[in-house]
Amino acid sequence: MGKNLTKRSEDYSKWYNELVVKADLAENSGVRGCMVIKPYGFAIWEKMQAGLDKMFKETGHENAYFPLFIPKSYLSKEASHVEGFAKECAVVTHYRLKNAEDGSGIVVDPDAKLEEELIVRPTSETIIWDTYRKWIQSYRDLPLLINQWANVVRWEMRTRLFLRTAEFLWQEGHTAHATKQEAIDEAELIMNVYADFVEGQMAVPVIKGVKTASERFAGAVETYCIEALMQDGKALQAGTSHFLGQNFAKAFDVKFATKEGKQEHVWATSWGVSTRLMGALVMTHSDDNGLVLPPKLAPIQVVIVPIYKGMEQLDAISEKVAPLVKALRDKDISVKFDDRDTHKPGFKFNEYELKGVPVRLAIGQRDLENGTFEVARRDTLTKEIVAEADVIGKIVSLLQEIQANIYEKALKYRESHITFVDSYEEFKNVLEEKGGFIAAHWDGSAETEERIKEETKATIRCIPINAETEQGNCMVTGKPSSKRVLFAKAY
RNA sequence: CGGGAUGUAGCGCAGUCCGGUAGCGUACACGCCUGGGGGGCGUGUGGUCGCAGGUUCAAAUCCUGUCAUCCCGACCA
Repeated sequence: MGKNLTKRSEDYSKWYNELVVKADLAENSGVRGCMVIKPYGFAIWEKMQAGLDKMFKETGHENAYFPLFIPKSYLSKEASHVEGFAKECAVVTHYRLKNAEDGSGIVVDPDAKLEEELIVRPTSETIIWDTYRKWIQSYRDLPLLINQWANVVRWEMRTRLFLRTAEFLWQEGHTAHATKQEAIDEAELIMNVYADFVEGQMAVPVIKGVKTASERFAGAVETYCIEALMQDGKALQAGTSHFLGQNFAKAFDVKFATKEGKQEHVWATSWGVSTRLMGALVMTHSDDNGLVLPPKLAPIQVVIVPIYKGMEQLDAISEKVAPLVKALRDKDISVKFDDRDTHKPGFKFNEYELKGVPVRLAIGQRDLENGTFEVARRDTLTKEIVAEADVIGKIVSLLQEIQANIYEKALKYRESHITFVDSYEEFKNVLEEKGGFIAAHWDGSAETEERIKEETKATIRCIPINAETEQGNCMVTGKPSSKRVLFAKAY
């Protein structure tokens, strides 16, 4: 089992890369830093999209689509925004190719230089706010609650499948509000939507918090985030929701008339989650045998593997399985009956384990005679024999159990990897020997934060929303602090 | 952009030092046997050895250049 997969304990990073490729989620492409998302991986992403999209709509948001290209001048309108993204932008400078005169192939036509270069969006605030200026005149036009599903490009130096790719898929919400409080409420609402989705559907526990000034989104006044912990003790930022203040409204001159007839700049938020969530999903639950998927997001929830000699036996099994498949589908459970004669049962067992299918049924001659199925669950790798009459009930309850169990398991791991420390020495020890989140006092200064990052590579992942007030002293400088913040090494 | 390495069959690699016309595993195709945890045997398909020059009777191998990728740094909502 899992013979061909590197073990997590040997090389976690290698395990992850191999798993993503071998489970058919994605692979590297001919384009540096860009991945191909394969059908199985994309099916999971589609389920995530569907779940999130529903939640966005339930909270009053609508989808729209804005251009891939952003005129260079737009990007520079919000000073800190451009500073944050300038170093990783792909730029379109020409619009035409031609045959090289020396016959060496196709070259960029120097005569087709763009007057103003176009940036391939690293995020869409600027193009969207340029548009919002035209859409918003009155308080009656607010709030404006828009989301888009899109791809963006950030020219990252070092990429990894799903976790950091040069091009990635995401959704980005961009909202405009009449008051500061309304915008803050929106940013917090979305943080909670994200947390509900990630915990409820992905079964990945997260910590809600706000970012420190230095970790904030370029152009934001406040960045809310959800942070997850991976099995190797490193943190992964799973989603962010930004309160943008009036920064973009001012940069793009988006004003509205209040009830009183005064002109005011609107208040903004933006928020996003990306295909990076796929990485979080893989790294949170999977094991040395392959993927472990939460039933709510598994493209195949139940697989049925026939065990037979000769076509007569397969026919008998197929006949037995057909009504079961239909009954499960009627309950909206996705089932695959794998009657391929080209692979043996043992091969299929391993394959579906690798791909993280939550529940596997096997049925052979023995079961036909006894009126049973062998039911195996992916999370615990245990099997049991279940009577035909009970099998549907068993599957339904197993799917719920697995969803709950993998969440509990991940939560337990995370809870046991939040360590409270009060000295810098202890901090370094825990960071090196145990990993995970470290809750410590910090004096609130960017200098101290920077120093810790340089010396230990750990960053402040967030100031937890629910952190209790507790008088203490910064572990580095000894200055007073009123609550603990969470440090970790991060992806 | 600095330091290191690698480009040979779809994938993973050997062969390079010491030049002689390309091999192993796997995958793929076909046949038979097999079938309750990645099966066995046999036959077969598939490669301008990253690219461009050069040396040589002869280059995967030696020389020069070039491109790409990976790793370590720097960088990174």
